[in-house]
Amino acid sequence: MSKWNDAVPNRETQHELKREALYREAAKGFNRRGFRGTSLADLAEGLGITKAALYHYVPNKDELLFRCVYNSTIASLEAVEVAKKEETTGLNRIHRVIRDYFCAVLMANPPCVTVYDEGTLDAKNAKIIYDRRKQLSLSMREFIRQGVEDGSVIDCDPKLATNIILGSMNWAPKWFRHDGELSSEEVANGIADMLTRGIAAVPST
Amino acid sequence: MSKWNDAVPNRETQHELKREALYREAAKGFNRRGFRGTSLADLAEGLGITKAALYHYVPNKDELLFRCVYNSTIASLEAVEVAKKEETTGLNRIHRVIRDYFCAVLMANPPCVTVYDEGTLDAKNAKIIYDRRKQLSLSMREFIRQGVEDGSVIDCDPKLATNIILGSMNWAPKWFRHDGELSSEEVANGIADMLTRGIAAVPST
DNA sequence: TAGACATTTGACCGCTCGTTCAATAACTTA
DNA sequence: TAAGTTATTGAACGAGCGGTCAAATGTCTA
Repeated sequence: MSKWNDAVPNRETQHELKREALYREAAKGFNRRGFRGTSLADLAEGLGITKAALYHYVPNKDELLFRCVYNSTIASLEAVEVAKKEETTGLNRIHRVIRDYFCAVLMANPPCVTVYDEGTLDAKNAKIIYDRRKQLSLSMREFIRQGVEDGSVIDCDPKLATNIILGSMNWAPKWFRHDGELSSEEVANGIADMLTRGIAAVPST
Repeated sequence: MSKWNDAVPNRETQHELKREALYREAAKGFNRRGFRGTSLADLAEGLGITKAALYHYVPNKDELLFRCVYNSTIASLEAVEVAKKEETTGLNRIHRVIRDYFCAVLMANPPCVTVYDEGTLDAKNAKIIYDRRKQLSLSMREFIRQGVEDGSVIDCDPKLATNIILGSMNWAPKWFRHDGELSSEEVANGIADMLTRGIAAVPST
């Protein structure tokens, strides 16, 4: 059965590895040039195969975008759950969410896409993403409200503050480069520090 | 010559009014659904005319995007010039730029587009926009450095801070609605307050 | 080696979109 | 009213894209 001491992955595993490579390539393209600006021929060329071969690993182009966007919502909602479990101030919870979500998106494992144009996902999938993003937004607002109550957050409009924070986060994949001066952890911490400081009742120096 | 006491604009003016309406419609579409997600047929339908008629007011689709993006760089660089002339702290200058730029973009007069995918502008126009955005970015970093020196800004990475601020600003047209609870001035002030607070040496309460 | 199965390919289809153009309509002026 | 100019239209084009399919190639097992 097992040859080469399992040094070479079996067929099934190879199939999975190829699919993952495809999703990585897709996320890279979608983040950089947008969904409509990235053709399947582009992806195929980047992977050194032909367009038609892609369809053995994914049903259609829409699914590529949906999964990548969905992955980002998984990261964000997991960050929210972790923050909820912590016994700490509302401000620290916000900080936690920003940092964890960011790390996940920038590490791109699994591949994440945060920016996509309205109308690129079909109604059913758009609804799923919308609901999950709404959930994130509402949780963040709730953390801010908690922070205002426990005195860690300055009195502010939770909705506006959340929009500012999420905007800054969603935009990051546009300028972040893995070969840049700062690592993804440094950037994630820097952003979390600055954004929470913007709503903190007391400056954390 | 002049009939109706000039109550009705002449042909030339009408032509200009129509062109402006076209640019407004284009900016609205590009901001909401993206450049590639907005067809000329969409714009024509929104204006109640046919696709072919558009070409009497604009040479091609690319020009529509370019002008809208260029308009946003005009607003931002004008804000920078105003801030430079003020005798004040680096922090206040940052605040000023954020607020003024924001107001201009949200008021959409002239129509502005801040978000567009890589590869949608041809090389020549992309270079023009890139250079002007770089200029904005460098000016903001300089203001931050000034702020650190004059003690109004906390010690931070100017490049990272600028990216966070610009990200948050570029994203705003995606969630801002003119029929929402807050006016564009309120939003602009709120964002400027929160973002500058994030790098302020002393909280402004 | 033969057969079964997975993978990849090139050619092709249908559709959308930006753009062009000749023809028509609307308006202005003489 | 006639002529000239501007505005608008419907039809058509060529290119690019997502997706399909039968055929060819490669890979594993009996």
